[in-house]
Amino acid sequence: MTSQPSTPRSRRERPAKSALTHAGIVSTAVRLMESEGLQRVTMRRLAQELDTGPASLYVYVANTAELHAAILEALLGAVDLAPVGARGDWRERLLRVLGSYVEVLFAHPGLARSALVARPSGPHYLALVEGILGLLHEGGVPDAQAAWGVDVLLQVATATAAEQSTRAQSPTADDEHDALTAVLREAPAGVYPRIAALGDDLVSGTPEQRFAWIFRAVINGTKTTPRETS
Amino acid sequence: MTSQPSTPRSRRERPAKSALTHAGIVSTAVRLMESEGLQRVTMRRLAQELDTGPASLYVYVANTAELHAAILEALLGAVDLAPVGARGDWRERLLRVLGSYVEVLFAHPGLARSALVARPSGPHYLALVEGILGLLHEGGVPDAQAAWGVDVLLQVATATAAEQSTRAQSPTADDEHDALTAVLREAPAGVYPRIAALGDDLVSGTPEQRFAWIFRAVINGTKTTPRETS
DNA sequence: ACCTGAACACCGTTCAAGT
DNA sequence: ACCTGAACACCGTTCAAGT
Repeated sequence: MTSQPSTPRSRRERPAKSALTHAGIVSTAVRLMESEGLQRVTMRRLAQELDTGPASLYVYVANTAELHAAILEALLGAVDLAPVGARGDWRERLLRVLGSYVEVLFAHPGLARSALVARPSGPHYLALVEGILGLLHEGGVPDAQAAWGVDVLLQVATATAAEQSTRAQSPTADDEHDALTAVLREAPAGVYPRIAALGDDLVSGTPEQRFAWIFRAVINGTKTTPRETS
Repeated sequence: MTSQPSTPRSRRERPAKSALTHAGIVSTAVRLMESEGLQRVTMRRLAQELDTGPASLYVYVANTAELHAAILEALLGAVDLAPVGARGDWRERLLRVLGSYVEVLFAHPGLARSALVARPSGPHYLALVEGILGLLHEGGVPDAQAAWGVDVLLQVATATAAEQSTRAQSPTADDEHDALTAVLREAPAGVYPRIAALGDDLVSGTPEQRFAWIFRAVINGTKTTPRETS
């Protein structure tokens, strides 16, 4: 935030206006997201940050979705693929990798939702896929099942993070969740016997407890479900 | 589209401007979505359709997300909860219910994506939850696992539909998918040994085949994974 | 080749004012 | 109570024109 003595006449308190590049745009976008949230990372707002007009960005980025995917790819560098305390079996370590992924998404509201739509395809994403495949292999999961299972695991992790972060983000979303909870609790037993029978169990547990069970269930299903139908 | 003889001086070829109600707004929204797609169901466009200003809608609908959730709830009436040819076991019937749900979402691009964020809580949604719980109960899935499993099943079904319909909708999304496919195929074996080992298997199968396996895997995981950690 | 001004065609949401 | 005109504060994307 201090002015640069080497460029005395810069009009703004910004690093000298660097040439526009894909990398420069993405790193500015990440900074902007960190400070103002993904919802402010628009082509117009980002262009303003880079001291140019929105049209200039289209030379490097095809559209807003691609921009958001590039941000996610950059953030994925923070996923811990080999947790230090990882002395448990493969299942335990896989749980931690997925947990680390969810944490990264959860730390940036909005990112998970965009990740459900536009998946990245950079080296960090590949490393995450490779890490998961390695653990499934170590666990003796047949290749064909691991190949499809990695997708499900990432999908569930992403969707779970999206749901949680949407709720954490907006008080309206929280109200909606409370409404759903109330509706489930009050469902008449005559029309909805199973909902009534399960009662609070449908909405029980902390997010962490639900995460842990969900991941274990999907990992188990992946390991035990053959690809060919019997 | 014909003029109404009983209301000779109506200025437009619309059914007489009915009083604004929640139900009327939602049914107009559904019609609008069916004809122009969810992306056109905006507060402004919908108000125009109802011959009023956008501000008027806020008396009945809190925001755009809630409007989209109400549309989904209405559409959920089309889910087949007791497939006619359903003579298979509980697993087979559950697969069909989930398949019907995916079809409904898939028929309306954009809806699945919004469903990941704003879940409805009306009678159609409850009936779907009840139907799934009933089948899990029939299959001997312990209550505690069924209670959490229903959420995972719906989440996976929704996320799967969202991914597919995003791709079917926009050619850009399809390009991105091709890009990811190419990246996976070309991943160097030195850095990504498991990705290289699995090769085309990572992206193999039709959407239907992947759906079928994914649902079976999640159903199996739900049935076999106890809620308490060992 | 790269960059951009200006325009096109939209958005959600609020609020003071009307009936 | 219900409805609305008008405004506030934005959007994505394109394209002809400039350097």
